[in-house]
Amino acid sequence: MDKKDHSSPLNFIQQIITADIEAGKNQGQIITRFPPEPNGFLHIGHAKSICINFGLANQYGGKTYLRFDDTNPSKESKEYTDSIIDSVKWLGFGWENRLRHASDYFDQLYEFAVQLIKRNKAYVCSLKPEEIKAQRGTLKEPGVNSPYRDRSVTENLELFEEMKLGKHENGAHVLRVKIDMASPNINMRDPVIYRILKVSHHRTGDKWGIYPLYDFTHCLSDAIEGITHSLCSLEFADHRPLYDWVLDNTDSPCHPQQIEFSRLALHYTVTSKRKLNELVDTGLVNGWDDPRMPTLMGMRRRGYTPSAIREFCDRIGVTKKENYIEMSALETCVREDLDQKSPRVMAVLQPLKVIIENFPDKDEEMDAPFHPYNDIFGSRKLPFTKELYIEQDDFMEDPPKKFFRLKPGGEVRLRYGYIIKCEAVIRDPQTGEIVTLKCSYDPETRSGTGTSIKKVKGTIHWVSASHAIDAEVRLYDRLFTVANPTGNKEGKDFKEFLNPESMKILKNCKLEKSLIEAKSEEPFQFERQGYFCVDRNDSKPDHLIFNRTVTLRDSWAKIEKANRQQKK
RNA sequence: UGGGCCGUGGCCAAGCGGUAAGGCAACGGGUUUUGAUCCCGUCAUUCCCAGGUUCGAUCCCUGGCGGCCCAGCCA
Repeated sequence: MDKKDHSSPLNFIQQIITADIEAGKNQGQIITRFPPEPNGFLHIGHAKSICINFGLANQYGGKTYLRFDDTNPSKESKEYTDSIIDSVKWLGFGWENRLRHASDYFDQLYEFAVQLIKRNKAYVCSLKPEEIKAQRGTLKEPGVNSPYRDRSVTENLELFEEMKLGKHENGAHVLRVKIDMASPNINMRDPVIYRILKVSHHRTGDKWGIYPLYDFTHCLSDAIEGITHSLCSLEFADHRPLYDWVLDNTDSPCHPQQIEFSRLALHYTVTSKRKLNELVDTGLVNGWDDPRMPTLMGMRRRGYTPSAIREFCDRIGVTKKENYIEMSALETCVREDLDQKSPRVMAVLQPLKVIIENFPDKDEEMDAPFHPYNDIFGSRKLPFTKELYIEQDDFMEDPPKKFFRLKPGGEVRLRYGYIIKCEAVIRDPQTGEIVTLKCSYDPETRSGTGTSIKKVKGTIHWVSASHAIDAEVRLYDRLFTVANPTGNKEGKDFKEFLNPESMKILKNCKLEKSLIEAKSEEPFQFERQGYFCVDRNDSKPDHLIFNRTVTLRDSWAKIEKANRQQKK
C-alpha cells in the first residue's frame, strides 16, 4: 500500500515501533490486528483503525490479522461479518490466511479460565447483576468483596464446569477474576470474565452457553496470534492494566503491547455504531449502505474511492488528542482523486429547453475530449442540434453582477459547441414559468476552429434534446445540519439535527448518450457540477440512477452568498 | 488529592532544550472554452495560564485552569 514518504514525520506509534525494532524486541517482527465486533457495518472511524493497523504492518514488513471479536452472540451476525470483510477488502487491504474469530479460541479461553481458577485468581460469583453493580462501589468509593470471593477452588471448578454444561440459567452465576475491589480503576474491581448466555452463536451454534467477555478475550486472542502491538482507541486505556493482568496471570504465549490512539470524529456526521444502527432501525436512512451514511459501504455507493479514504486517513494523523475533523478534509481527498480518475461528460440536471432558431436542421458533431489534461481518456463526438437543453441555473432573467452565464440579449459559449445569444424568453402562459429560450448562434464560433475572434466570459454545459438519455440523479448533502449533532448543550437527541435536505432526487435529468454504458464503481465528472456514479443498488438499464459523490469546488456559490449577505 | 488520557493558528498536525514543518480551511493574484483543475502569494513574535530551572523553554520542574474517558453479566 502507499508507503509513507521517508521525509514525513513519524507518528507516535511509528516512533514506538521504530524503537522496538532497533531494540530487537519481538525479533524485529510487527504483527497487528484489526478486531471489529460483527454487530454493525464499518464506518469512516474504522477506516482510520484499519489504515493504522494494516498500514503499519505493510510499512514495517509485518502482518495483520482480521479478527472478529464475536463474544456477544446476542448482538452479532453473519451479515455483519460479511459486510466487514467486504469493507476491508474494498478499502484495499488483505490478510491472506489470517482471518480469525475470537470464537476460534473459545476452547483455549475456557482452559485459561480454568487455569486462573486453579491458581485461586478467579471465582464463580452468584450475586445478581444488580448486587454486583451495587457492590462495585462508585468512582470515589471502593467496592466491597463478593461473599463468594473465597469459594474453594474445587467448588469454583465444579460450578464453572456446570455453567459450561448449561446447568444454570442466564444471570445465575458469572466467573470473576480476583484482583482488588478497592482499586481506583474500576476495571480492576474483580471484573467479570464469563457470563451465562444461552444464545446460539452464529459460528459455534449451541456449543456454548457461556461466553467470555472482552477484557478476557481480547488480550488472550492477541497473545495466541502473537500480536506485537495491539492498537486500540483511547477509551481502552483504563483497561490496559487488566489486559496486562490477565496475560501476567495466565500461561499466555506472549505479552503484546497495547497502545491507544484517539478515534476519528467527523463534522456533520456521527461515528458510532450504536447511533448509525439507530438511524437504520428507525428508517431515517435507507440502510447501512445509504449513500449519506459514513459507513464504508455507504461511501462506496456514494462514489468515494478507497484511495481517497486512505489518503484522508493518512492526512489526519495519529495522536492521543481528541480531534474533530472538518468535512472539507475528506472531500478534498475525494475531489483530488476523482479529478484524476474521472472522464468529463455533460449532463443537464434541471433542463431548460433552448431552440437555436438560425441553426440548420442538419446535426453537427463536435469533438470533445473526456479529460482536460490526460489524453488517455480519449474523446467522443457530441451531436450539436437545433434543440438542446441547458441547466435552469445557467439562465437568469435579471442576473446579479458577475453572472457570466446566459441572460436576455447576452451571449454564452456552449462547451465544445458554439456561442449562442438569448433572443427571447418563452413562458408558460398559465404558470408564468420559463419553458423555452429562443436563441441564435454565431456560426463563426465553432469550437476548436480557432477562427473566432469573439471572446465570451462564460461557458455552460448542454445536451442535445433529441440525443439525450433520461436519468434520475440523487444529490446528497451532509446528513446533519450541525457540525456536532451529539454535543449540543440542550441535551437534544442527535436525530433532531438530521438534515431534511440530505437527499434531493431529480427525476428529469438529461444526459449525454455515452453515459448509457456507465457501470457502477466508475466515476464521472458531470462538467461544472461534480462527480457522479451509477447507484450500484437501484440503477437499472431502463432506469439509470446516478449519485452525486461530491460537488466541484464552487467559488461562484461563495460570491452569491456574499452578495446575498450584502443585500441584507 | 477517585483513576486514566489530553491541551501548538478556524480544523488536523510536526516539533523531543537552540529560537514555531506540512495539510485542510480562509483570503488575495495568475492561467483556463468546467466560476473546476493547476500555479503563485498571505495566514501563530508565539505554543492553555502562572511561577521556577537554564545563556536560552512549545519542549524540563512546580502549581493552577480547561477538555475527554471510566461505575455493562457491551466491545
